[in-house]
Amino acid sequence: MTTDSLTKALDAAEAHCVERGEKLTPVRKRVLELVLEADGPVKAYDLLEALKPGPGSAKPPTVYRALDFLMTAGLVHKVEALNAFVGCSHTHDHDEHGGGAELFICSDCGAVEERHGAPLPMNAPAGFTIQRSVVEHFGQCANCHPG
Amino acid sequence: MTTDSLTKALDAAEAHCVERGEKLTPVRKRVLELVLEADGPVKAYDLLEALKPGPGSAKPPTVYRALDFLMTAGLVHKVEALNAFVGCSHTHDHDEHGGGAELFICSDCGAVEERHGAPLPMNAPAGFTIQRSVVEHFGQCANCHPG
DNA sequence: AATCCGAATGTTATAATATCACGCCTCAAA
DNA sequence: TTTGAGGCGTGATATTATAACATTCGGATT
Ligand SMILES: [Zn+2]
Ligand SMILES: [Zn+2]
Ligand SMILES: [Zn+2]
Ligand SMILES: [Zn+2]
Repeated sequence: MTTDSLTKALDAAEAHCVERGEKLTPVRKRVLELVLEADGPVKAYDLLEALKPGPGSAKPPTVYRALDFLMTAGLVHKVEALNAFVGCSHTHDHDEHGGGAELFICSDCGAVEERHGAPLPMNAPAGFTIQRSVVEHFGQCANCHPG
Repeated sequence: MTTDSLTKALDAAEAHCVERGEKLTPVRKRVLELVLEADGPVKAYDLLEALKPGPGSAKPPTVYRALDFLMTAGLVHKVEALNAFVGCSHTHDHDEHGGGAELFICSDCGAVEERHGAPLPMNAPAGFTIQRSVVEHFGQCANCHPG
């Protein structure tokens, strides 16, 4: 991600929060910036390290609170199978398509693609009502194919 | 799960391992039994507790080793979003359908249904090769609907 | 201005999840 | 008998996440 598009993404995120009546505070903005800067899914404790060049602040609750806020705001997603976090790459409402994002994660280079609208399976058990779906695919992206 | 069907499941699991040239040792069998007995997804440290009525054995590696074995053998699946484990409810090869199981987990009663047959996304990024998929749906099963 | 309130953050501690490293035992092949 | 691999016991440690309480800060109310 270029410096320029990063700035734009942060501005857009700030606007998104304001629309929702919430605040993208400095800590939250910094955490989002770190997530967006990262090449791939990023770990909470790596964020924690990155947050404390100064001696003081930055204990685990700081980063987990920021991540919770960003996830609720739809700006960041958790990769459950990795215990790691990725920046959201799009702007529309996540609930529009009946649930969660679908993530494609390259195990070689860490690239993450987010898709939506997953034609969610017609083979659900009878009468099962889906509230939340976790869909994560791991493999190789087009750039990382051996062949 | 009835005592009877539990016994049958354990016998089948043992046969499955033997076919693969592996051994369902007492520890592994006991862990599988505990997972199968549970009402829903079960945590590693709950298994650990259940394993040590006697003072001695049962440290974390014991249960994690058994779980790794059982997962590799396809007898148990991990629910990534819960850091918990469920018994596999079927016998055929998990790779037949192009990858992982699809889990439907009732947030109210813990019931887990496992389905297969690759809901596989037609909207994968171009050139992306999927090696492993994690698909977990959370919601209410037919028995737990308020309405 | 003074007060109050609630959200956000700081801070300490601890819980919950998972792995490493080493050594011993057993069983079977050579 | 020697040897080697797999399985397991054990102690320590790494990693991930939350609980609980104090403090700060900005805006609303008086
Ligand atoms: Zn998203
Ligand atoms: Zn790649
Ligand atoms: Zn299965
Ligand atoms: Zn239910």
